Amino acid sequence: MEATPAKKTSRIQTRNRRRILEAALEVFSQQGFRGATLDQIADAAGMSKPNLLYYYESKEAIHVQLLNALMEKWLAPLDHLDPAGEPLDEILGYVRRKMEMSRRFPRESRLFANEILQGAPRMHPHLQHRLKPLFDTKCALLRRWMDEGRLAKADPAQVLISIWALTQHYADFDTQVRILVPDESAGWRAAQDHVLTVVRKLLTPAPPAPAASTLR
Amino acid sequence: MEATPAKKTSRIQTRNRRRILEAALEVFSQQGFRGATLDQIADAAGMSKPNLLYYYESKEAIHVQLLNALMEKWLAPLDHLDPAGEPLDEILGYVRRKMEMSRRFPRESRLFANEILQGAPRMHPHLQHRLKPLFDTKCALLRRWMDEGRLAKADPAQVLISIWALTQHYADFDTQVRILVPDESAGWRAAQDHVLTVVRKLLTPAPPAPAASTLR
DNA sequence: GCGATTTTTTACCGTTTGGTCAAGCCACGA
DNA sequence: TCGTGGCTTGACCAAACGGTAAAAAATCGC
Repeated sequence: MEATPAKKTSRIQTRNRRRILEAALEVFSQQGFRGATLDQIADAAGMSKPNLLYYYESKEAIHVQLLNALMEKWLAPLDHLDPAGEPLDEILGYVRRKMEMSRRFPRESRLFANEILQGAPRMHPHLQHRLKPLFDTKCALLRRWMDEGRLAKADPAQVLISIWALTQHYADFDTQVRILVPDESAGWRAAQDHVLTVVRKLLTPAPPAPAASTLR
Repeated sequence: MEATPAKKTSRIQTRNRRRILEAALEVFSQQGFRGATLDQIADAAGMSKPNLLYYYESKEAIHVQLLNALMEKWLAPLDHLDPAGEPLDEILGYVRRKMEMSRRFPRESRLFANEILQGAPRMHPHLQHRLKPLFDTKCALLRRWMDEGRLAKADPAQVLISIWALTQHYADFDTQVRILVPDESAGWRAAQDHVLTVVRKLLTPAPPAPAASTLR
């Protein structure tokens, strides 16, 4: 209720903030928090270090800002799992979205990986209060689908975790993957097809079993 | 051919070197290379920083030593894939060994993850000259098994990569997993069973198809 | 017990780091 | 045209960093 608190973000402000976040994402995702330096970020953003600190009060503030934005982006695909849809299609669509994110936003994935690797010192609350509830909701949905026989039975939590493991691996371990599978162009296509196959084989429900044919 | 080059490692030397590596593993795996400090490592090893540098000439030397030892440990399970064994059993055994390693040596896994995340600046040669050939050999083995109809057809490289993704995830993203699946004791059992199921479903070959029953 | 060698410590060095400050620049409205 | 206020910069700082030198302490062979 202050009387017109202040003039809001000017054009130059938004531009520079965006530049800084872009540069910081580049540096943090590759070097981790402590490995990154303000000079590196300022350099990548094309401005001086004091100027950078004019827009963000500290190195940590930049990092936190990135992680906050990341969390929303990261949760979105999972949120789109539609309870009214065809179970297997919904899940395969989710896998496709996650693979797409690994391909298009590998830096975000590595930023996240770095944070978790270090014990999520800054993201722990987010994980507990935003990710966990959503995770539980979707686990319940998966369990319902399984109980209805529309998905093969499995531990829903483990299913989601393995989807994350499979999809994010291609971004986080990109260096290793590139060494082992040097195929540039076809690599992502092969990866996506493979992960989709894995999840399909895992979750495709057994046919309604018309007679006694399963045993031998 | 020097005349009696030097007295070899004394008892106190081996003890202190071991302490240092143990401490460094703890710190590096959690903080990454640049995030770790010599003071932290020295502290964790229970000795002074100069004393630490008496045993290893630099921070990088410690890191390299750890990575070298790690590579051997990491390759061993894959090397044990027996071409003469029953394909599915061999692979499931390999998965079991990898899960066991994630459970017993999460710090090693995270050390590796950190290194790869940062583009493998120190491990790149190792990956290319030790991991890659072994990887290719085992891919060929998998392909042979698939051609013989003893494993379901799939891209062998992607199969190995996804096994790594699934198993290492439980060590590298332990923080996240613990938040989502707080179950302490049963957690690892559930995880192992799940991963084994995923791989089994992926690679179990279709039955010999006695007649025309697959199509409805 | 004693000399020689290995191990440990104290004190220190140059550099890098995150961050500050005061002054300068520049766009823009009056 | 000239202020005025947001934007930018060079110079600087204290702390933390990786690493060194030399002397003290502990250990070992004898």
